[in-house]
Amino acid sequence: MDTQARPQGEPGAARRDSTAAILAAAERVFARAGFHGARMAEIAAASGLPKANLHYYFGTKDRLYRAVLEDILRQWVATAAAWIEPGRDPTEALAGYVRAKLADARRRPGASRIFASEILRGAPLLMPYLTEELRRQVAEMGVVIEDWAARGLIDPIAPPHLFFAIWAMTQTYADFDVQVRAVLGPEADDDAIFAAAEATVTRLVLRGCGVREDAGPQREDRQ
Amino acid sequence: MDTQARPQGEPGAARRDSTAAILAAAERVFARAGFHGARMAEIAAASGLPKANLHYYFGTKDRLYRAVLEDILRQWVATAAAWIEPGRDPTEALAGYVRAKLADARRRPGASRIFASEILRGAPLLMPYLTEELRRQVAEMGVVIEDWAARGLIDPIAPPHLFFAIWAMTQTYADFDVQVRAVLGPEADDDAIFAAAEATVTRLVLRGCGVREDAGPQREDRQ
DNA sequence: AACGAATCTGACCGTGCGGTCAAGATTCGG
DNA sequence: CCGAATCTTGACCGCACGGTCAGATTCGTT
Repeated sequence: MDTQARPQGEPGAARRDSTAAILAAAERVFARAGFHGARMAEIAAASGLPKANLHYYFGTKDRLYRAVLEDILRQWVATAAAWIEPGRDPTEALAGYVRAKLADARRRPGASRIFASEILRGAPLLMPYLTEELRRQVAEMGVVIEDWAARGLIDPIAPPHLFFAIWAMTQTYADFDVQVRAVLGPEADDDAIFAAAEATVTRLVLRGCGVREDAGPQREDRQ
Repeated sequence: MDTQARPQGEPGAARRDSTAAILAAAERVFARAGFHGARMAEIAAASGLPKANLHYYFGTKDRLYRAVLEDILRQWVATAAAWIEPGRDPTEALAGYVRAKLADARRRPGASRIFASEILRGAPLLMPYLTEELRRQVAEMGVVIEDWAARGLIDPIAPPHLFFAIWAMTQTYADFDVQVRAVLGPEADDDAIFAAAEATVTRLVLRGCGVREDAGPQREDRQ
């Protein structure tokens, strides 16, 4: 926009501000249009900087896209697996995990959409992450699940498929929000949607795992 | 390919053969690349016909894409809602619906991916379908669910969100198959994956709804 | 103040791709 | 068997869009 907001910046401030603005704009545009559908000119306009500027900082469209993806994954990985840990009570852990994923879907839907769109393309860039980091993480969390089952806290279940189910159910509220809203009609507001989503998904997961529901989630009032 | 396969065709046979080949090829290419990522030349190559031929039959890329989408929706709608019907037993109906959706995801993953990619784009073309046909269908199926609940056959649940969950869990095996395979590793074959998927999803849905599981699915052996 | 480095920007370029076209080949109706 | 309609092509076009560049402007340092 205009320069007056940065009268005397610390060194490298311009770089930081510009790249942040570009990344934010790129995340929005890539989320709605996908990699191929997104236009560099559109991202430039959305970030309030001239197109040549994007190339100054990121070189090519492909590199900008990778930067966005990495930014997303960084946060993704950081918050994941904080819930499914050995010490926890299964009910609390599973409900907490679902709640965290839903909150993420609501707060940063673009990230989920970019991830989805990348997997739809065959995950050309994410493949290493999927086969290594994610696979290892699922294996670790699977041990926890199986331990709970061995101790009789939940019924035996195929851990990876349980996670596929949880991811699918939660991310659908980010990726397919258009469909959700179309089906629910215009009178459904965000709060109502996500409250009902949390109640439903939590119930399917907890009951599906066969945990005792006595110490269940605080409230499951709204239908 | 070569002409010898059609020595004496009935009228319009060429049109039917060519359009069918083009539609099939287009579905494959659009599924992996999305609308913007797909190249007309690629579809042409995949269909074994020269590019100009696609334009002869479909005019523009956009119209070809619409044709593919309509083809998908036609079959989609036809098979849906055959399961969630008033007369049925909830266990049988829900398990059957899940099984049908999973079979669809396995048999025609491209269709599911194109649908997903279209919704990710904001559903520019599908919006009428979503707000009218699908919305009405969900409302009808919701009545059935609520009727089951009223008769004490299942617990009360928010019907639309139940369907969102079922769609998400089943379609994830088509849309995100790359992720599924990456996480499960190379030793997991199709049969094993879908058997475990069916067992897991069915369990979450049936228990989530609180139906008695006596007459449950035939087998749930494999992990 | 002054000079080099970093940042910014409008104007420009090459090409990949959707779409066209006109001429040739095949099929169809009578 | 002939003329008309349908179908099949390779060659070609225009332009949208990713990327470049050189000159202007601002920043950081002494």
